Amino acid sequence: MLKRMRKTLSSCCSSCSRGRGMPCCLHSTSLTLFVPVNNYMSLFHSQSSNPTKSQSQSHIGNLVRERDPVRSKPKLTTLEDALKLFDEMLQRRPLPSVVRFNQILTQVSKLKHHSAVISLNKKMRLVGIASDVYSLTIIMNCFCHLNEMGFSFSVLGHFFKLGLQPNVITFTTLINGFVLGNRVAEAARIFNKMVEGGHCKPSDVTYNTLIKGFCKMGNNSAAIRLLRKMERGACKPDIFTYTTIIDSLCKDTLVGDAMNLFSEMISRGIAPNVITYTSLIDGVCKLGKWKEATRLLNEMVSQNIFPNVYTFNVLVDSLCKEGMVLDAESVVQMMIQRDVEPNVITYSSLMDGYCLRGEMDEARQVFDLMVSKGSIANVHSCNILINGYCKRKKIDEAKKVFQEMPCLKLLPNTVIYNTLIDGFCKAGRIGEAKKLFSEMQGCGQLPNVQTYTILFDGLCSNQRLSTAIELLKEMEGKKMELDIVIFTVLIEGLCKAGNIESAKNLFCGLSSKGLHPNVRTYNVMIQALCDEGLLVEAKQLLREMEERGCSPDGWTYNIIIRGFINNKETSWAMGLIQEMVERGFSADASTMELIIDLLSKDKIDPALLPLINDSSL
DNA sequence: TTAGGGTTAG
Repeated sequence: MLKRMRKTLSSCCSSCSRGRGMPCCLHSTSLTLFVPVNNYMSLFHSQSSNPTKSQSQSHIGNLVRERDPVRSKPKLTTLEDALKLFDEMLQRRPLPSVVRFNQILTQVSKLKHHSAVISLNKKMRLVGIASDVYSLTIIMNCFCHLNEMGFSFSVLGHFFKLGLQPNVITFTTLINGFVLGNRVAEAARIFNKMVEGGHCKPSDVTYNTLIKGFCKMGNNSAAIRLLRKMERGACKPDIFTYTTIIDSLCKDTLVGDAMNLFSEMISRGIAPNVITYTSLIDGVCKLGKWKEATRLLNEMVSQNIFPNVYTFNVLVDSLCKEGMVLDAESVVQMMIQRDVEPNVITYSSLMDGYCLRGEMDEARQVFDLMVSKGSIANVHSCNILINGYCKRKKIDEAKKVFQEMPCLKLLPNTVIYNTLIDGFCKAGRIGEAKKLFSEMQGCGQLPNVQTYTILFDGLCSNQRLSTAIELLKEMEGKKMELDIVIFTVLIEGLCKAGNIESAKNLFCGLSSKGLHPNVRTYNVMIQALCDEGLLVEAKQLLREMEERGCSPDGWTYNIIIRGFINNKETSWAMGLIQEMVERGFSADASTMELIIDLLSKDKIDPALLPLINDSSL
């Protein structure tokens, strides 16, 4: 659910960093001028400064050739064109109608220049063009997209002030605004008021908007309840309604439920499209059900619904994540044969697949192929390759990709620097990591909390604890929020430096800082306790983490089992092996080595071995 | 002759 929300979180305008609902300087200016202009003034203005037609047309210049853009419906592709036309319209006398201006606002809004729409509307009102229901709805929609719901509501006030009646589109716009800001409860409240009020009933768009909101929050049951309500009422569910819910169910791995809804949709006479199939294929692929994916592919093609670049990318990505890169390559061949052009996502998935397998030459070849296909490489695709090299300790190769980025007209961002700094730290080349840390700031790429954590970890792991503490002070000086991740790194650093008492004190003091240890924090502490031979305390901590709602993971069990075996507590270790397997985790290579060693010395019950093998297969 | 939603991939 969080992943979905993160993907869709919309930021406020880039010119300010204030929180949601807090008006920023830019928008408050827009709002103060958001008042109707005196009608007499506008009449006077338009009469007194009315230029002749020929004067007015000379301003339009090249725009006027065959059709007058002021009089015909504009088709604008850039903000610049829109602003130009808007200014031309303001010169016209008599002034064009509000309808013409609304058309421009719509186009600019579609180009996602929402702040610009608000400024244009302000100008309109300054020359005396009164807003109508359409313009107010456009403005409201723009405030919604800027995540300025306070201002969006204030537009509602203007409706009443101007004697205008908000309609179903106005309320749907508001509902969508709350959905965009992940405030679905408030969206649902408006919806319910519409239903209860009776005079402004929700439309199919209203239903679909709220359903999308519920799905975004992972509330599939609420989405389905609304679908059922649609079936009973006048607004019947359509392809969007079903596909939105099917996609959401698939994302939650509820593929069975998604398939049932899919059948239901077809039985109601609604034909699926490529998007419905892509969502389903994504769902089955993520569960590794390749046969089912193939069946769905064949089914869609038999109905003349052809897979597109999204569909193929779903297949390529899933295969790569499962390590089946050669199969993924075959899919890419298939898409090329079908005239579907692989894009940066296709190549990135392939590179990621090769990187996971440590096949770096192949990953590099894919990168070069992508670059040779034109300039489709982006910063993210570079990061995949850089990260792949770093993880395999091929830091010089990683640096080479980094140096190639300017030739590809790509500017390395904070993520790229973080990856490289981590690579240098892990390779023990702290000096170069620190150099990059300064370099990025010189290039205007500000280090974030992750950057500091990476460097801090590097310093701790390379026995530079005092420099690390200085870095921590720098973070505090910059008022950066010190989270559990950085404290875990510090605890680990103290443990590795043999200062376990300080580590324990820091661990115990976490709650006073309002922080909760995560599974990694516990693992670090358990590892340290085992290393010190403090096995009773280690086992106590294992139980304690569970009581505090933090479930141990595979790492926790492997750490503690190794600790017990190394400290010759074989029978305790055996009990924990059983517990680990029962919970669906398995022994990793180094734990397995210890177990096999014990077996060879006849110190472990051989009955446990198949148990471990089965789970690790 | 103008306004809202519209679903899929790293």
